[in-house]
Parts: sequence; C-alpha cells; structure tokens
Amino acid sequence: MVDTALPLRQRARRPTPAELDAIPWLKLLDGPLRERALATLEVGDAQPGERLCRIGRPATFWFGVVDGLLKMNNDDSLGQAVTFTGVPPGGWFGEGTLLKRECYRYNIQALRPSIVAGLPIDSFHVLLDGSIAFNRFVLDQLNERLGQFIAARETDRIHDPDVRVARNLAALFHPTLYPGVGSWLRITQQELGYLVGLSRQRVNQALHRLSDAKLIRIEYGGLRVLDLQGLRRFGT
DNA sequence: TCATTAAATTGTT
DNA sequence: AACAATTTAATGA
Repeated sequence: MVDTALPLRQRARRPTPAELDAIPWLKLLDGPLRERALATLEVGDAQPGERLCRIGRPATFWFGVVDGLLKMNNDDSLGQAVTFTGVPPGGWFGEGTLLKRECYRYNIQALRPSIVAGLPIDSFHVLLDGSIAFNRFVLDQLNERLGQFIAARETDRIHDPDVRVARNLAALFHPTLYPGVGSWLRITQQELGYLVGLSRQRVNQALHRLSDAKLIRIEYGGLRVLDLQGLRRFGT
C-alpha cells in the first residue's frame, strides 16, 4: 500500500479547464477570490488503495473529487474497519478539520484511479473570510454531511444487506453533497462491496432486487438511479 | 473504420 | 471462491 504524506505536493498538476468545471464551488466565486482559488488549486492522481490523508496528519488541504471514487474510513490497524462514506465526483471533505486547524480524524483512500483536487488551507480561509457564497457552500456541506452521518448510524444497525445497499446508494447520490453525480453513477459492484462491507456476490444479488423494484437500472460498470426517494425508503 | 485480442465487469453456482 | 458470459478498451491493418 502506497503511503504518500503529501501527494498533491509531490505530483501536483495545474487543473485543466475540464477539471475546474467539476469543482462546484468555483462557480460561486469571481474577482480576486476566484483568482486566488485558481492560482492555488492543485490536482493529482490517486491510485486504488492509495491514502490521501491519514488520521493524525496535520490538515493542509481541502480535498475534492474531480473524477473517480474515494472512501472515508476509520483506522483499520486496530479493531474493525468501518467505512463512513464513499465520496464520488463533486464531493469535498475535510472542511470541519480545516476550520479547527486540527489533524485529520479519518483516512481517505481511493477505490479506483481518481483525480483529486486540493485547495491549500490558507486559501480556504481566505475564501471563507471574503465570500458569503463560499461560506454558504461550506455551511450547506457541513449540514448535509451531519445529516448523512446520522443516517449512516441507523444504516449500520440494519442487517438486511439489500437495505444497506439501497441506503448507501441513496447517500452516494446526495445532490447537495455530490452535485457531480448525475443519475448515472460509475461504480462497479466490487467497489460497492468494499464500500458497504459486503461480498460482490451479495451486492450483485441486492442490486437485482433493487432493479426488480424499478429503483435502479444495472448497467455495465455502474448503475442508474430511477427513484432516489424509493431507494431511501426501501425496506421501511 | 473494422476485425481481433486483451482486460474488466457481471452473472451464476 | 471459481468459472462462464458479456461488455468495453486497445491494437493494428
């Protein structure tokens, strides 16, 4: 397993226009603040299994997913590994840690080859200080994530694998947290298995149940959500 | 552009 | 876990 303490520093690129387009909050900025963001944004590639940040490291970046899929989990060196959530394109995380200027409290690792953007902590605070719209974005982000974690606590108590898959999928399609995810989510059944904590076979079985219920459509290399509300309610 | 091959992903036991 | 079937991606004419 590759451990890169400062992945974006070492292999940083300038973001391409297409990559910038995948950063939702950039559209909220203009003038000098936008210039500041553009000047300090970095992007880098992450390979599957690669850790972007680890528990205990000083928080230096606000991270966002441009393409690919990441997962957020606790430390697996002691006890059971618990995946908190997956982070699809358009998702940004670490703002709570940056606000308090603390160390990361979770690991982030890539589930498949991904493109990750990073905004340095200094720029993050400059944007917070100067832009109401940016504050609003971060506030919504925090609020929605809080709700998601509360929902995740309930989901973890559920032992029915079909329901767990449905709830996790609904979380991945969250429109506020992950505006980059359309109705089409590119995730393999293997990746979903890692995320939910089930075998690929069981995920396959669950997906077919959800497909039979007309909630999703299974496609090669991913799936399409037909009924997000139905996914949230599935099994209740 | 098309045919062939390799790789990835899904479906099933 | 293993295997077959299917889809996509890569290659070269």
